[in-house]
Amino acid sequence: MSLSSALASPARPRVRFAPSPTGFLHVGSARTFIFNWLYARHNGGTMILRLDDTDVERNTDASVQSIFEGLTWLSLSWDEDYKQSDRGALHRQMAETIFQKGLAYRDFTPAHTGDSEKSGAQGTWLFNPGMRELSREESDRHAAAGEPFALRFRVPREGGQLVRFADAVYGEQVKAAVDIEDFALLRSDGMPTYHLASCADDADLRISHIIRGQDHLTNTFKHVLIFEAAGFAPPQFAHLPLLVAPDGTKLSKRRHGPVVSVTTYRDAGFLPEAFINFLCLLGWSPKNDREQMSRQELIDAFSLEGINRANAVVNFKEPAVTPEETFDPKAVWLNAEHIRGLAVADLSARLLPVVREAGFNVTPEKMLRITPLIRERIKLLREVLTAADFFFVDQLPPYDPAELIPQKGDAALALKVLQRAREVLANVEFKHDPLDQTLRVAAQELGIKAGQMFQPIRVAVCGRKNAPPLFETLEVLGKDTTLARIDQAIQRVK
RNA sequence: GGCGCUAUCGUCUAGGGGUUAGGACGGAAGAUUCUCAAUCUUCAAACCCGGGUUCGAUUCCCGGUAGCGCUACCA
Repeated sequence: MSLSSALASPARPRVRFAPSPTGFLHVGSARTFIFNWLYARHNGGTMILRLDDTDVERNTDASVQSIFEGLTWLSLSWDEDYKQSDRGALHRQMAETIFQKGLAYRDFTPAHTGDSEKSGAQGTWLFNPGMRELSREESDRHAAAGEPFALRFRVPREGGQLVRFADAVYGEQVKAAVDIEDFALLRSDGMPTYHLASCADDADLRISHIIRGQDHLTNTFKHVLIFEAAGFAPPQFAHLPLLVAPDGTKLSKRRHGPVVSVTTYRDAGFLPEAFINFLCLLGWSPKNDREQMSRQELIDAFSLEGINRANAVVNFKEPAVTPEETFDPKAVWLNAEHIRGLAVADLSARLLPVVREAGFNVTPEKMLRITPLIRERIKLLREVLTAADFFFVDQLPPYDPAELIPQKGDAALALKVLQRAREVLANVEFKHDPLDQTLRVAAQELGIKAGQMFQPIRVAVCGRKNAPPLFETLEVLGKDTTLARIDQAIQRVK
């Protein structure tokens, strides 16, 4: 098969995402799902979710939950789903086929316990001595006697045979068969290994394209061997560069903490579409300098040709001190871009649950009025809690009265400003233009700059110096709250 | 150790035998608004090293180095 034919996409590709439910859904897995999904949706194909749960020891229900939870949050859909543990018969049948062809043999060597002494040291382990050559009769006798065995693939050792496949991302791949060990197909408890189960299912489900992490690139030679031994044409392969931490190592929960978990992004206030957008830019490029893209734009632009070969760093700070540093700055920026691109009503609806979960009572109507004031001031949904806190509380948390003092002023000026503001605001309609006009006039009358007038009021009503524009803020806050807070500020400055 | 893969600003990337090596994030400076954001302008910042091929390599080839992956009866 030539590379160009591998790159040609069939009319209706069938792709799959096949996680092993042994941990939380992490960002690398999510990206793999997304690339498969994009490929399927772009080409009008079928997206399959398959739980590769052949490792009964390590599987957990919590992990399955985590996978669904993450995919649900991202609104990523699939068309068919399967569980490998339901398909054991199929796996064993394929093993049997390969065994009957003499392409696999029983290995009665006890399973290795603990350390990998055969890997770390020197040389490559290829097979356990004596087992490959066992005659069929002898092998049958041992098996009949009830001796446990693993079934191993009999990798061709003579004739300088080469195993090859075309990878849509990494190009033509060739490896000498003699460099491939006699990997296991069946464990001694009869359970299929990942390699066997994966190939059996991929063949049975008629997967056309296997799009997965590059950590499987070398394994693919084994898979090609399995497909061919079982009489199937291997599907087409596309391996994805890995997502790595700033230290260059593969992302892992143990080493890198919660930043690798999809739910961490959700809980911090990422928009699912922004998170997907970010993940797509890691190891793939539309090659036209586009960065901010919607789901549909990604589907339209996606192609296997745009995938890179080098690992991509998720640029979070290793010892993250602030929430900002927890994430790749580009992800945060992209999120802010998507937030700004949302219609006010949409953003407001997404902000509401965040605010309510934090324990504040806000009506959808009020949230709708607050939203435009903070839309350009938050990068993550969660920041609504710090950006708009003063809208939600009855009583402002304590602040330093010194903050009330305007630029080039003193406490006396602050007091003067607040008292004057209190007077004029009592008699004005709480709408942008009248407020603007009234306060500017008041500043003029006091002989101070507008900024000097606004700052004490801002601190009085917001409890801090940095806040959304003043008139809009007052409008939403309303006259009663505004006057009450100014009164309190007057008390504090005295 | 063996085998495989990879190498452009700090990060994500575009590009490609002759380019001022482009964009974005982040950083710095400035403009601007009532503060903060947003926005705009400007600046700093990269082709891993060594050989070859060539009139000319960052680009093609080889070697080195480094990183990553696989080397389990894990996936």
